[in-house]
Amino acid sequence: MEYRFNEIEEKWKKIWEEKGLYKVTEDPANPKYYVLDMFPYPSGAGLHVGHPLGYVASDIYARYKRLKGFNVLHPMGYDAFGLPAEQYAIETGTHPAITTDTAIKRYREQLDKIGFSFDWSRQVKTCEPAYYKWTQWIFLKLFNSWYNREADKAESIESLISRFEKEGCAAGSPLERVGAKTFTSTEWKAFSEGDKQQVLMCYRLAYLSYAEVNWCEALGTVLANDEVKDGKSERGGHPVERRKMRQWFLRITEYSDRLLDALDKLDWPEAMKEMQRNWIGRSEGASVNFKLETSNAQLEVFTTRPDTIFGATFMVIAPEHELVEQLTTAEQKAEIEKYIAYVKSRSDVERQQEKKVTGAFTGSCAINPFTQQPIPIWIAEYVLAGYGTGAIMAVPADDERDRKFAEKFGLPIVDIIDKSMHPGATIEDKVGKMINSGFLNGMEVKDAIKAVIDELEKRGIGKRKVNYKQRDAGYSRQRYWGEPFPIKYKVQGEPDPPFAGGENDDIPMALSENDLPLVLPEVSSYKPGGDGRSPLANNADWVKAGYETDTMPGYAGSSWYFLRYMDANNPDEFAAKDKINYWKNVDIYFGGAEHAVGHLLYSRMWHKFLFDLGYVPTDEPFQKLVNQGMIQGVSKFAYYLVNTRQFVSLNIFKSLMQYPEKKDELKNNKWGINFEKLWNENLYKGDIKEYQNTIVIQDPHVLIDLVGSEGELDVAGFKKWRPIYSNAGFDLLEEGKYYCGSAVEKMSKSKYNVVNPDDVIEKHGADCFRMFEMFLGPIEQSKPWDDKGISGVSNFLRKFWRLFYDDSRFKVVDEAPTEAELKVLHKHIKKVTEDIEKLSYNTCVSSFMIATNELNALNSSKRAILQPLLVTLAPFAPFITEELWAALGNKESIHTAAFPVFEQKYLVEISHDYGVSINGKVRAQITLPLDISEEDAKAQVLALENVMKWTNGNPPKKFIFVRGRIINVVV
RNA sequence: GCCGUGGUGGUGGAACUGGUAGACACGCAGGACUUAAAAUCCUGUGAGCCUCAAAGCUCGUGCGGGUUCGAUUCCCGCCCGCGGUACCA
Repeated sequence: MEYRFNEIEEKWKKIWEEKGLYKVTEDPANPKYYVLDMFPYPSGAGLHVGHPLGYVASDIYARYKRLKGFNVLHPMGYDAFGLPAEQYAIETGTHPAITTDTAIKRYREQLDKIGFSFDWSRQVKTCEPAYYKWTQWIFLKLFNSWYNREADKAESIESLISRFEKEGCAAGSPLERVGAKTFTSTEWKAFSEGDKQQVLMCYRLAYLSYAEVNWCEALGTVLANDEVKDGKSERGGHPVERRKMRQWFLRITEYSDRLLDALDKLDWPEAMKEMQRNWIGRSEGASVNFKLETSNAQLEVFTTRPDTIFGATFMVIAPEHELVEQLTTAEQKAEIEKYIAYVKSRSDVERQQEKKVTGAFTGSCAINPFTQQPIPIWIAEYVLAGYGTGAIMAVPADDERDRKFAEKFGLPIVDIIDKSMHPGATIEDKVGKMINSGFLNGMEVKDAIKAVIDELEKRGIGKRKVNYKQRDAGYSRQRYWGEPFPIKYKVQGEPDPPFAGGENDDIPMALSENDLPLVLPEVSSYKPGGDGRSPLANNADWVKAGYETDTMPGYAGSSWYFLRYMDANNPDEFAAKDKINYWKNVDIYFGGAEHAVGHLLYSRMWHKFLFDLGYVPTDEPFQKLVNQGMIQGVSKFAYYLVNTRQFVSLNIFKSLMQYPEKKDELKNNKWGINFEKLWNENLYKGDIKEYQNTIVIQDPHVLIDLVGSEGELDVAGFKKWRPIYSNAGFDLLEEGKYYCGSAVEKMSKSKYNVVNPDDVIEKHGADCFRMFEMFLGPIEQSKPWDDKGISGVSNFLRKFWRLFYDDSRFKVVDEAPTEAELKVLHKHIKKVTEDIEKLSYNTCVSSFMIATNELNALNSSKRAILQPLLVTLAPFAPFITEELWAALGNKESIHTAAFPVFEQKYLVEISHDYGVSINGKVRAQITLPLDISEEDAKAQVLALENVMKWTNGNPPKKFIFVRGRIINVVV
């Protein structure tokens, strides 16, 4: 009987669906295991072969764990709020919900074809009110919480209020916050409700604040730091500028230390952890207060190198620093104003691209607390207002940027560290002896750092301090297609709520939990609502009711979805406590590396927050993380000469590009082309600077389907596909054929290099598709899609089928297996078990091929061999294994089988290979039993004919055992 | 620049804690079956040398050193690719 994958796949898909085979319930009798994929954003383009790579990998793991007896949670859902659907809505007027729904249906169809074992009854869609009700609910919890630094955890805001009532908030107390006022308990009680709310806003974990944000004019919205790349928006590449707006923020910085420290316990790729560490950017140092020469004010700087204070020959503050005005003297006023105007004129893009050494002198000086020398204070754009205190002490001798600055403006440079003992040492190495540094002289750098901080603290002018690069996360988006905030402001014309503030500083009131969900309303237009407001401002009723018009960012719904899967349909809680306590956290999480500092960081914070409030039993959401690589597309190009609209085949094109240099070589070319003529006719003579010696070539992408395996183009098909080229010339051919160029790029519709999994499945079957994707290479590696090798997997599946079926009959027999067959089986079980655990799926697939070939050679079709073999294949190829499992007479699905365990006795590992080398020159190997003693091994080696030959019949003088295994023989 | 990660045949990729480098697959070459093709099966396939043949030898895991009886694996110094990040004091 023939292996007909199409029929088999149809049949079993239906049966699985009917039986609800992959539905999972909490079962305390069995150990749980939670296998999660990063849920997709359902884009209109559908899936390409790259998307399922991670899903296949996780599905194999989930199926394997099930066969191993675990109760496996393996859900799937959709991250359904997002920009593309909204952009589409702006263009076409179609409601994003409709676009999203269509895309989801298509995704589901494509996913179903691949044979995943998802429990669809737990599906979540972040855009559904039943889901975002709980996103809003968590937001309210964040809003109504503060971070208690003494207990090092989040607590209800009520506990803060009662402490204010009892003790107030004294300067220097653990309750004090930078930028917030201090007060006594009596003062607190006397505050108006509005004043109190304003104070509390400095503590809430979700809070409103004016802050510089990344404003993108083109998108009409604010972007998070990680949505901005090189001064441009990640989506669309539009320019981004800084702008002050009133925004919601999450106080993620309160969690910086915990987010950082817990990384060590996580089983994540080093690169991921490193990215998070860099993002959090913890650095230890000291803050130092410098007295000013002419006033009583102080200038606070942050430095990681307080030991270099004797070399601080000038200070630099950010142009936006609050003291700039006060520090600027009358004489310098004009210059400072000119400089600030210059800085403002520089866009972020310019700042990042050309790093000029610029600055201006304020005219004021600070006093070095140790030398009492005056230090001039400058402003410069290289000091950032947002980091540290926005002011630095510049040490030109030991800081690259400070030195450049000093050199440009003729400021003194004083060496303070003698690094002569450490040639090649960099500043970061923190080595050398202090010189020219008063009481620090002669100390090693590391001792000096400690000594100087002690001294600063003693004198009360500085203290140890830790700084973070990480900022609080912007949480407002001026977009329609997102979660509405469960927040109301003061309403015009209605009586003020008890604590409404001023006109533009209305104090937000949280909705009651009972009012959730606050459903996203319809709007008359999806275009931005003006004044930087979201399209929700286009809904008059919404505005009139005083609701917040911004919506939550894309990461809101994805920061906790893994918890919702635990109890996806619960209307009363985000998930019931007993279910959370059963599933606990995600054991293994598959997803792309691009979410390293976005989703993965926010999720960790939310999870820690919910842990603090006692809603989840673990403080980390994702124990193990696996980054699957990307599958890239191979793009094809056709080249044509712009002047003549003449297409040029690849090799002719290459020759043409090197024409002037290889003039002579190309004279008598195999294509009989007159390159000189071609070159002269097509030399672009316009802008000589740019195009000198170059021919203008356009290289439009070509639909990959039109290109053969050798790169030859279907010219007729191409002309039909791109009518604008229907009259173009195709005369410059190689032996009558046009060959395309190619490049490996990200798969994308616009590059016409997308391979649709549906096509592959149609041709080779889902099992083959799954196995081939795994066979391509290690899952964490990115690689181009190349279906040349797919026949290998396809052949394997047919060979495997033939272990069970002849041309005409089912040939499995119930005879007892031979020793040889058992060895093949158990070697394979061992290999597959170990490799699945290591996620080394490509070598697993190899093991299947080897086992199949070996059994074929043994002409074996014994049930006792094939049945366990089948189970090991089940995670990889669910359809074919289900079919053959049934053919073996099993009534239940193979899903319920137990993964076989290998038996040591069948494994060939009953001996050791001993390497024998003589004086390090000759080497031989003999095989001895595992349990042999050293003496016996020596005797055996001596008996080894070769040894006696090599040593001219003299017995070796000395044997060297390495770990009881390797013998060296010294003559 | 800094951080991370990788570099192995014509190709994708294997190789346990340092122990016969190149598993498995693709491709290619030859053969069997066939009128033929497809499919299937068998053989060979890192480079070079030597031999009628069998056998044997040398070189080979980015480059240069080192440790070791023995290195793709460990150490030192470079080169290149990929990913992240960047006036972060």
